[in-house]
Amino acid sequence: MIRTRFAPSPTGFLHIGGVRTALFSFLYARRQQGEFLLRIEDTDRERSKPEFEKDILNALQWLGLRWDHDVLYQSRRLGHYLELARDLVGRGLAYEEVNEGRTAVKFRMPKTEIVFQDAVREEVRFDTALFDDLVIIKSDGFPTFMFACAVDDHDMEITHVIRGEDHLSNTPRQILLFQAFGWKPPQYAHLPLILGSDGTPLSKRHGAVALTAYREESFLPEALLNYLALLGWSGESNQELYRLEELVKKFSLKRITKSGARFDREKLEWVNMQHIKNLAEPDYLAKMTAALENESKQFDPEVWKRLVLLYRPRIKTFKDLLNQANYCFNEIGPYDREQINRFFTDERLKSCLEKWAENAKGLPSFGDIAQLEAMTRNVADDQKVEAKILIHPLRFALTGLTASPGLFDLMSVLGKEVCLKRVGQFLESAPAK
RNA sequence: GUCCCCAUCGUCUAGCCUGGUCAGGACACCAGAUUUUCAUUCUGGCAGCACCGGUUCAAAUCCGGUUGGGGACGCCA
Repeated sequence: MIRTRFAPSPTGFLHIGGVRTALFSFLYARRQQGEFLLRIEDTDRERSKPEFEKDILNALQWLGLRWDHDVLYQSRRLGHYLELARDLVGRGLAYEEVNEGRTAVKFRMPKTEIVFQDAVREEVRFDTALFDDLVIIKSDGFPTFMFACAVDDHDMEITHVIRGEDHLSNTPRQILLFQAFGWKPPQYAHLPLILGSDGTPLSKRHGAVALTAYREESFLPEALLNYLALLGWSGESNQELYRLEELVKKFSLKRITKSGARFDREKLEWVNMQHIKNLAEPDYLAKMTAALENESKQFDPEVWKRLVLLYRPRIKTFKDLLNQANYCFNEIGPYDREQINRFFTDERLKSCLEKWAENAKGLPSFGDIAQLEAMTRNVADDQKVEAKILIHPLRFALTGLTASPGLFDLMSVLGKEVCLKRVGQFLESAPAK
């Protein structure tokens, strides 16, 4: 059976690169009906922190990358590593070295050539004569990454190690360790690195690198996974939008790219927008409401639903609604002077708006969109102006913006009271004659 | 510095293995259509095989080199 693993060290929050590594390992295991295991590499006593471990586990769960079996913690297997290290020492393949009174165990580097088939890069070869002896047990009694990783990949019966290209030159050393124990090394697949938008290694200065940042921004987990899958992998068709189950069906190691890929937030946003549009309506409503829990409470459920549906084709993320429809959640500030003056250069506008307000007051409510439209168009007709002469200033009066969803839908969301108030304020802001 | 990996539109990529199809798709951008505006949607457009040499009737594709980018050289992982 195929077995893959994701083996993060809890020395930082789960980042974008880690998510993709986990994703590819998950996809391959699921595709082959194998198992995807999780191992926490907490052998750095100084830097490992429980909150990071918690973050990683939470993040994987949120993403829907479920692992099989129990999580393996390296810090709980210290005795085992020590035992294996002693075995190597006993066979003369490793030795103890005392440095400033502290004893570490080092692996004697065999001088040979290591050739292995990487699933992504094909044949890779290293001359190990260029490598130094390797510390396998640190003087604090903890194993090094190199040692614990090899031992656990064997013990967990991992068949495919899928990890970042930054581990490529660790691989020959780990293969040597496998050989020292007479174990069969797993297959390796080294993924290209994810770079920042400028092509340099991804770091904080490129913006958000922690997964939680995207979660907080209300990106959909499936969209994130979809986008990340596209960074270094492509299917056989031109399809670019995938649900997780589809990725599982179509994933293959052979179609992984060799070169580093730049993270492009704009495309991520586009993918997220597509996923939002593909959500079933009740699902969309539920997720949107959960993402904007506090804001949604300020609205009548029916009105909230109308608002949220209005913005469905326009938002890049759920929380994007807050930016785009700010006028629904907050008072609008003073109107832009220049814009106001432009609208009121048309002499007829003032009387039109006054007439509109008068008619609007007569309406029992703003619940009927068709009625609002008819009423507004009638006012324009009566005043002998084109409808847009009235519509554009009304939009601006109600939103403070020159672009928005349909004006009449919007009126019904804001409600009679708010609309009349804002139109009143707008009229008061009109330049004096 | 030493070793390893990589190189197609601005970006993500297909094509390369098994040379010969106008180098295909997507994001972004531009234009048009639709719309009360914007967004969505639809249509069209711009734009690329890093460079040099070799093999061949023929090279994005095979080989070598150059340049460029990345990674690794920790008692970090």
